[in-house]
Amino acid sequence: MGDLDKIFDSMSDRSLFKNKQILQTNYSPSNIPHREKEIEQIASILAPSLLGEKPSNLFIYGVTGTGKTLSVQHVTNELMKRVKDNKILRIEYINCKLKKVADTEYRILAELIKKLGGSVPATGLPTDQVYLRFLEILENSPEKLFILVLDEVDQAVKKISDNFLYNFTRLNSELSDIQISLVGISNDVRFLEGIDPRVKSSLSEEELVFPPYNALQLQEILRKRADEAFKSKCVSEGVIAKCAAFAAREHGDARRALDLLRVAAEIAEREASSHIKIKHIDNANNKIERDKILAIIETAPKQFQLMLFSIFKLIKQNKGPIFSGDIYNYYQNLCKKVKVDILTQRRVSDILAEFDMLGLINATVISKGRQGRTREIKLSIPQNLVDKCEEILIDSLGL
DNA sequence: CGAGATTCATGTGAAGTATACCTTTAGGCTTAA
DNA sequence: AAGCCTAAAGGTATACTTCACATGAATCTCGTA
Repeated sequence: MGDLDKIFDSMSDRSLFKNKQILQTNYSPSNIPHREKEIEQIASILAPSLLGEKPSNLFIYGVTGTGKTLSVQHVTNELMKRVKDNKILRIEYINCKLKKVADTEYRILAELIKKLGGSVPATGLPTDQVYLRFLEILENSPEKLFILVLDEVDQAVKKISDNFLYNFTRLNSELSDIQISLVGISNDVRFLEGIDPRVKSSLSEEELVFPPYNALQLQEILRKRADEAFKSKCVSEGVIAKCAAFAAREHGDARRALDLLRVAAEIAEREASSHIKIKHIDNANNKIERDKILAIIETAPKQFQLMLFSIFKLIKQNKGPIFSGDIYNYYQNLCKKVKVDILTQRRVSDILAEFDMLGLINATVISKGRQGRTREIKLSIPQNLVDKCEEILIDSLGL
């Protein structure tokens, strides 16, 4: 047993982290640098709720990792602190992007009802029934105000259609004892452009734009968190700057920067290094990318995997860009071999589009004159990953 | 020779189908008094 | 009579198909110089 003690002890000695939690993406710091102005604005917009008056609907944009969610949560937390058990106000937060949780109108409502203490089945009820149930629960709750935060609404609206937002904004007219305010958060800056003007005017009574952080601001954020998260003096010079630079290149995504730092530290730890060095950042960058891709490939449905396999094989064979028609042919043969139903070209086309969205491939529609039109497809995952990916596919497809 | 029409292989949108689940409802059966 | 089970009716979501039309540059056609 003494031996184990020694191992574990040396482990904790070696650990670079004082508090790893702080670098986790869901950590909410008590102070949010460079967002003071925005937080103040959100606060002043939502402040009437403390007096039981309905605040304006608010709409917030900004690209990923600009602190939108964090700021809103910060303000709502503060609000709830002020309210205490006064029961005039209720705030719920829903992330519309979470697959299988809240990415359809039905599911959002279901999730909402669950949070309010009710329950609905995962499927089956007519949507208007779900609305009714939701209204009923709201009416029976003691609060006078309900603030609904919809994170990543753009995703939901893209999938559903904008009239579900309209439904929400109209809900107030059916409620007598309680009022609803919406706070929408969107990553897509052009989100409101393609939206029904009625919804637009009612939803964005107030608007707020979160600009991306620049490299300097990112550095400051990182440094602050690093100070709390790590034991002292284990971050080498230039590491923070490099993290910030990486993330600044990805349109100022602070979340990305923090991930980078955390993974880099994990790598350094595993290597039993006493410092986080610059090379660890590079490794971390690769690892994050790599893990993301592998996860996608591993969990993809069978048909998707067959498609991917076809793409990989063809790319290897051809050494150049390949075309959707070729992929379809290869895929058909593959299906016959594995005894799987063949999907239509139409569907395959959509699947390819999804791969493009996921960033696995890069597809461009081109016209080859008399040879018709196709998608020209290039792989956009690093070469050194392809073999590993193929391995996974062979494994999970049982080839 | 060059402008305009053709053509090909596929992209893409809309609408429909199949499947898997869900609730509600009503009828028939069992159970216990 | 109350309680329980089951099947039917009526909904939703998802993955996919069918149908029909849109694309856009290489190639063909044909009038013209």
